[in-house]
Amino acid sequence: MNAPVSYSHLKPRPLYEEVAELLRQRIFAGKTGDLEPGAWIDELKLATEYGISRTPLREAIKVLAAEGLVTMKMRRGAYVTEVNEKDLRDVFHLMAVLEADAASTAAHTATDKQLQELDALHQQLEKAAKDRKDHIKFFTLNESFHIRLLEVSNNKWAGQMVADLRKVMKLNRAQSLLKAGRIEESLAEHAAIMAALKKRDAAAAQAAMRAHIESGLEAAA
Amino acid sequence: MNAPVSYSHLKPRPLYEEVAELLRQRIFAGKTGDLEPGAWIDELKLATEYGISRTPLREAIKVLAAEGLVTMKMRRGAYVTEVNEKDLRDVFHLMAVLEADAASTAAHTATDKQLQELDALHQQLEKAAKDRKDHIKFFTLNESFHIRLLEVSNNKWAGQMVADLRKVMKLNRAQSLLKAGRIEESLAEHAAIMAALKKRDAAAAQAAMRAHIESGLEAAA
DNA sequence: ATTCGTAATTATGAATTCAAAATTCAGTTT
DNA sequence: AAACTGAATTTTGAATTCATAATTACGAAT
Repeated sequence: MNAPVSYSHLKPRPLYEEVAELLRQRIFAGKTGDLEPGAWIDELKLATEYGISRTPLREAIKVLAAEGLVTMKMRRGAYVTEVNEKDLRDVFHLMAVLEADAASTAAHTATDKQLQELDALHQQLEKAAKDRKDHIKFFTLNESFHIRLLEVSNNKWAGQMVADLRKVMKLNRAQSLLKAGRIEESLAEHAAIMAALKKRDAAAAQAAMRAHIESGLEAAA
Repeated sequence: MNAPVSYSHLKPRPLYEEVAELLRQRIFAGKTGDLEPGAWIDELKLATEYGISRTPLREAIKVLAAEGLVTMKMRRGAYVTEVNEKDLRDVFHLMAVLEADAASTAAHTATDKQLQELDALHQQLEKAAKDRKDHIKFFTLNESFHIRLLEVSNNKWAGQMVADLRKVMKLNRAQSLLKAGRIEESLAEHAAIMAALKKRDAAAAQAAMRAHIESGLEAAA
């Protein structure tokens, strides 16, 4: 019989992914930390800071570049991407198109169990909204709802794309997504989406999701 | 006055991008060359072959991984992505959704000059179709038409996404896209798209593009 | 002969080293 | 004082080296 050994040292994922996640956090922190949009990424400084070599750090930077979070300039290093007004509109528009399509698909293909799951998430959202506090929790749950719907629509490529778009979106004005007044509005829109899904009305679900995300843009811009 | 010097030695882009492009070609070659779907990517062999070190080669592989062309397995290296039937359907569906939306947008926003450009491409396509030979040319022009329309719709994020999807699509059955009979059908569909664009009818352009890409799936599957 | 265990080999992940380009800084000239 | 030149420094891009995990090969035991 084997003694109970710890497997925690078995790094579950490569260092560069670990580092990529750390960098993402710092980038999303925005003007709070360093690494605000437009900032130059000092490879040596960061590698030293994390106690690693430049190699995995550069690999992490390339991952972020593929996601659109950083922009590489030939022979001048990497910079945190700056998104302007139009970029933001374009990203929102694409999210609206992709998520609306996902909602439409889900209305057709979701199992009753999956709809119940989504409904449970929606309930939690309403609860979190009632307990005024905890904006973070509302934001997290909201994201879960959208991600779960994408999963239910069962197109991994769409899921990946929306995830990347969401990251770019977070580069700027992430906080305005849950401005005071928006919470009630957002809840009502979610309710409309859920209602359409339960009625298995694909067109309605699609329209409701589109409206939901587009009103999110208005709040952000 | 300066003498006319050659700037060709000024490498316009980094080595890892150069290598990424070479690898893409080999992957798209499919069963013709090595690097067919599912194949393990031998870093050492390829680096030696190209006369470079593993470092830029690994960077190139990470770029391809972000595009979905290769899949990384922890501690077991990189493999050329295998796409199954469902993956292919999902990718086509997304291309349909994204390009249809682009067509809809273009119907609203394209300048007359841009519509003329698209029409010129379409004319070239018809010409290439008449001169039976030259399937490659037809394929290239067809791609140009779609890419140009995306550019006209003026959403760089959508352009990037569709470009990535197109790469994944090319992993398998790329050739079936221009099977004999499909060429005439495809031309007629393009004509419908152009007609809708010229009439500035967004809904019709959207529907025509969706139908076009979905019939492309039928041909491929 | 098959299976289990261990040694040798191979390949990956990461650190280090090296070369070349870009930037900064100092010094000189106008 | 401003602008130009060229050396020193910094920083990127790439090669090489090193450590460890995974695979294979080999041999012993059942």
